[in-house]
Amino acid sequence: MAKNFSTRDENYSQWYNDLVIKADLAENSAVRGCMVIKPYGYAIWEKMQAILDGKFKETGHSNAYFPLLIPKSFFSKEASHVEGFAKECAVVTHYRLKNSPDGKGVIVDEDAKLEEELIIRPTSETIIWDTYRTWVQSYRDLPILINQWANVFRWEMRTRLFLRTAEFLWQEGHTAHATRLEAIAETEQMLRVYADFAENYMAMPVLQGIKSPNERFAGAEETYCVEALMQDGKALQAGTSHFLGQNFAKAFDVKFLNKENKLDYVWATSWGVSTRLMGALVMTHSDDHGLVLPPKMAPIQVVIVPISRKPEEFAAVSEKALEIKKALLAKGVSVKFDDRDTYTPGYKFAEHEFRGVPIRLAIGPRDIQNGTVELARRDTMEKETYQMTDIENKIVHLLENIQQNLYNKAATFRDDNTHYVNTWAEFVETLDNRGGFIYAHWDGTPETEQKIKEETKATIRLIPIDGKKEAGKCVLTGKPSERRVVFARAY
RNA sequence: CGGGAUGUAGCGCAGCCUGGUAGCGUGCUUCGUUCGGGACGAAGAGGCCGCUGGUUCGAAUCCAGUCAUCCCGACCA
Repeated sequence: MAKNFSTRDENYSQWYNDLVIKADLAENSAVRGCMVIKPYGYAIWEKMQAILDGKFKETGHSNAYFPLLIPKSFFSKEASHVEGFAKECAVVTHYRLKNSPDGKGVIVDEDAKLEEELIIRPTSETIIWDTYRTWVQSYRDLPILINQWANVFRWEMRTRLFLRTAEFLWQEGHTAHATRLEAIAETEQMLRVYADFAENYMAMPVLQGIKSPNERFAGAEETYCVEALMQDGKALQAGTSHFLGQNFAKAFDVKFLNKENKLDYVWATSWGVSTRLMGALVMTHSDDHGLVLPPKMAPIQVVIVPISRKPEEFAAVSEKALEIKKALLAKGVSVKFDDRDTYTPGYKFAEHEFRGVPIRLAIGPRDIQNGTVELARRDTMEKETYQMTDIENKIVHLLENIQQNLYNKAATFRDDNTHYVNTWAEFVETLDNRGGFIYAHWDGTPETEQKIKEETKATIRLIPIDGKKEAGKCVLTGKPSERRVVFARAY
């Protein structure tokens, strides 16, 4: 198994040093559990943002922005929502500092205590629904289809780079609808958007389904999710879409007059993905040589490394490289000509490799003479000499090929690590020795789910959306079950 | 918050047991030779040894406290 697939294992420091620091992905900052996303890492996030944002617009959504600080009282309005987030909220209590009387630094000015504390948003449902109340009076005001790109903060007990940082970047969609069915359709539509993004852009196969009540979002009536399988056999929730019913509308009194002139509460959804996707990307494709980026996620798709000793050689190589670069740019391929004279070619090869650049071209005097170029693909690590003629079309084709290959590889891994088990012994054995997704019968009770979690650390990742009905017996209790659900140990 | 460990150069670490004023690898700077897979040599720069206090002629080293980080739990996108 690849050693560098993880954001933390015994090889974590290697990954951290080679990929995170050298590759400028991110590094821990002094702020507890937060991350500095360095330029290369942020470029990947920007790519994700651009694609997702385009899909949100295609499906009729607009972006907006709501405040970072939320009055504490907002949190007491939806009971289960509070319960879910109360324990991990950072609270603002004062609004001023003053010079310390002993002359050493500054202290909190107790005179500047806030009458009502403010909460740094762990998610924005409350402040958004409080705002929506004033926007909705008639069914003509619906639907409201809004997305927000923002940071949120959750005071997590334990953090992990990308997968669970205290502060993270995300998008949160919050929509309001006139009918239950319309809201459910929206919830399901956004789940499909996430699945499409994961599979067709991140080259990461996902399962789609709904969460068991235990795993449901605080305040939701139904939580849909996409789950991916990482290279160590653990599952990762990659995106969620919640049908909130009328819970938040009732809590925040968001009412409208419907076509029958009757007062009704609006139906709500919320959905989000976060910088956790960056962790998912790393952990799905990386290998012992570092990061592997699917072409559609790569800030740089092709890097050209010149090889030369003398200035006149560099001039010839450079001319050819720029020619190729221009042709590729015209095809919409992002290219970097790495003409730094401060590093040797070997160093550059290694560096672009652990940064995951899908295709590397090397051009030297030999190539100039032969009209060739050396091409190395990151996914297979294969090197081949290509004729220069029509190189841009060959590369465009190859990029598609690499994208597909990475997906296939991940899908094969996922399938190889998907197990159907029927007995408790098998269940435990599979978890301990093989990991992966386990399709098993469950009697449908939260108690059984809890017991399984306590004994094996495995949770129900999802109830498959397209799951076939199949009579069986619960893997723990032996009670009747009508369909298999997916268990796994998860991040 | 419970259990375990660790704080020494940008990064990774040794030194601590047995106190005497700090070292290795890598990285960084300069010069020269190199450049088709992380080049080599020489000369350099860089440290309130996490913080506070105590013991001592003298503390990275011993003692107490404190802060921070990491790992295992509870919590979680």
